[in-house]
Amino acid sequence: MSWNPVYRLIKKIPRGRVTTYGELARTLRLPGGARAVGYALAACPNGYGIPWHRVVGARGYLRIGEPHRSLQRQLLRSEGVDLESGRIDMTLFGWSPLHGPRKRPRPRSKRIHSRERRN
DNA sequence: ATCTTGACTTCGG
DNA sequence: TCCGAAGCCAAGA
Repeated sequence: MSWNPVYRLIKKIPRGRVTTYGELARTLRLPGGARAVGYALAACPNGYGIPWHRVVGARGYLRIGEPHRSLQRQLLRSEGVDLESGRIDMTLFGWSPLHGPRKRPRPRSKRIHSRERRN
C-alpha cells in the first residue's frame, strides 16, 4: 500500500501545503492522468500516515464528497490552510513535488509601463 | 460489449 | 473570473 508511488509522493507534501491530483499525475507520469490519482486515493488505507487531505483539485477546491469532505476541511484548517473563501489560494498554499512551493505571482501593479527593463 | 460514475483537467465563450 | 462542454481513464453494473 504505502509502497505505491502515489502514496510515497503524497507523504512528501509538507504540513500546511497542498498539491493537486494533476500535479501528482504529471510528476509520476501516470498514463491515467489526474483521475488515476483520484482512484488511488479512493483506495487509500488508513494508518499509514498518508496525508491524503493535502491533495486538492487544480483550482483549489475539495473534490471529495461528504462526509470525508468535512474531515478534509478540518484537517487542513488545523494545519493553517485557509478555506474560508470556499477554495484554497494555490498561490499561497500550493506545493509541487518538483518545484516546491508555488511561486507567488508578483502583485499586478498599475504602473508597469514606466518601469525600465532590467537584466 | 455498452453505459454510468467519479477524490480530474483544460479549453472556449 | 465564472461556467459548461469536452477530453479522459478505470471500475462496476
